[in-house]
Amino acid sequence: MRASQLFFPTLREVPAEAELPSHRLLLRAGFIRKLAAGVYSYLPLGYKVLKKIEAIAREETNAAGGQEILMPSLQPVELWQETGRWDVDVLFKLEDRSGRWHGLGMTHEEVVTDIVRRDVRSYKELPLNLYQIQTKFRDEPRPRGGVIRAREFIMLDSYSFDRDDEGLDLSYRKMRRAFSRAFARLGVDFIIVEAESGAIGGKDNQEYMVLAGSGEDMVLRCDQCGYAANAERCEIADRGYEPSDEPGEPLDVADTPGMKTIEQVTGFLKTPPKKLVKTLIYEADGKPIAALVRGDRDLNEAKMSRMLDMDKLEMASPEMIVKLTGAEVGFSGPVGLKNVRIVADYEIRAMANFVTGANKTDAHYLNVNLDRDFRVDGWADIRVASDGDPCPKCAGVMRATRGIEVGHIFKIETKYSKAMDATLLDEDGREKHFIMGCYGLGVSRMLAAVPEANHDKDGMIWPMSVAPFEAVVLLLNPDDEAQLGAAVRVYEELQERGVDVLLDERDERSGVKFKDADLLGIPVQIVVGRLASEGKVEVRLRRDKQGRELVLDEAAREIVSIIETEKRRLLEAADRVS
RNA sequence: CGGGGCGUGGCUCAGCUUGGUAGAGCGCUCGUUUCGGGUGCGAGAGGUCGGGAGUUCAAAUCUCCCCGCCCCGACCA
Repeated sequence: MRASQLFFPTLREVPAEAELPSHRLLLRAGFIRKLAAGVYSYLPLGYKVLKKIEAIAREETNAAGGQEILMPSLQPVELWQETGRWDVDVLFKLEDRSGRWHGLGMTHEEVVTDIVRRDVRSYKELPLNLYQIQTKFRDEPRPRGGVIRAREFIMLDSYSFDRDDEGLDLSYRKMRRAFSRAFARLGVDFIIVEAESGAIGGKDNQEYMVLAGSGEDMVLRCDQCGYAANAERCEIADRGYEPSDEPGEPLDVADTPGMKTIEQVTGFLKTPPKKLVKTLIYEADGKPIAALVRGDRDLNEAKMSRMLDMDKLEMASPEMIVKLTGAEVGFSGPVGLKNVRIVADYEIRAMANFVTGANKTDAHYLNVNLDRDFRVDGWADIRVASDGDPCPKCAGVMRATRGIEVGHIFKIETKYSKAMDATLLDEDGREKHFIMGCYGLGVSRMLAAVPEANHDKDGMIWPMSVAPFEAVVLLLNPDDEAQLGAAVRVYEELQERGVDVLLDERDERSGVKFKDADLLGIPVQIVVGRLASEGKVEVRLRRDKQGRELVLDEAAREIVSIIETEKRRLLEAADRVS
């Protein structure tokens, strides 16, 4: 490809809308353009990278036994009603001219289960893994980061069908390996973490995280045993929370007019948040329950509902709180609280002389102590994990890092097959529900995650496997015949050897070409300049820009060798993870 | 959905407080110059000031309503 023919509108200035490095760079390099919030066009270079990402995801899924299909985006309301997911608020819904409602596919459990229940009858046809790479729609409450969290995006979604748990285990392991290999080939550092399944359902599920400081998700990793989990899922060991030996001070009351939040109370009383106990009133299946966590911690609602073994857990209404505690929201506390079950986080056990709401508007208790002033009905791990928490699997300590979720795999078991009554006839002659797994890989999100994890001040740095071009020939002065001849020769020789190469022969200053080449992040740069008159060119990697001179006769061969080495390195990385 | 901010040429932004001729830089076009890190010089094109209503002799500027976009939070299948 010749740069003069290529549509890649690069921007010198950063569009005001972009915050994340990857978003800014994708816009500046002319890879994507926004049409509306969370809705993007992929321009030639962005689309080219996207297709390379897709191809790798497809290859690995095929190798794991997946069969590619393509399901509709437009899906009738009845299908969604079968599983109750019509009420999901991120589902895009639309009405047709005759008043029928449709959902735009966000994931395709319903459709694929419908396909399978119609045409798969026998255990002999299992296991089955069907997948697609397709545009998905989600009415995100808040799109952000360009294509990181979009409302229309491209995902590979795969679904496995087995007759028993052993089969599911095997299918799951195969797909986990396939995705691991794919991400390794995409040249990113990633970790697999335990995760929350959300409303997809099922118990076992794991996420693939690309480590990046700007990631939306907080991930905890044990520095000893390697346990890793999304903070929203991460368990915390009940360890190191011995009762305090601090002598108990007498219980006291402080006036705290209008001080409702932790921040206000700590500021007003000049007490650190660690000395506060937050009391959160919930309603679980109609019954009130009080949850206690340290003032600087967050309650983990998922852990709460799991512990209570209830699906429906809601913050109590302000009216309910007034009725129960006798005080407005913001002044609840465990002392003197009646007819409410009190559940406390393990960590509270190590606290003494702490501050709580006084169950009286505009007042807080000081020097509250366990047992003396109130009783806890149950101890549990109910807070969101954070840096420094004890590992649940070993004696280690967990460290927090940020990550971008680029894949999520689930054992959904019979959640959908039961809801949709999808059954097979097993060997014993009995009807059974399919045991399912589902596996999602964010294709368009990877377009951003790769440069998010791999860029410098000058632009993106693409791995060889998905780079928009493998090499770029910078013809610095097209009017210089020696340079023109050398550049065209290298360009053509590389093409003959199957290299995906760009020739920048634009009538531009050399500075523009260097800047654009860096911005685009093409891994190998071949600079054809003054040295051309001596029959030499300079080759360098975008990564480090360490240049080396090559004589023209050997240039193409050397460059091919560099490219092959890079490709091999990525494939070897894939072999290592699997 | 709650809080905050923004909307003026393709891009980044000034002008708005205190109403009166719509600006700069970059980009773009033409000429010229230069040719290994977004050249120098000259000329030029390009704007319903997000939309609507109102106040006023007069609105980018003041008032109201609506729309869009961004950030923080909630949420995130």
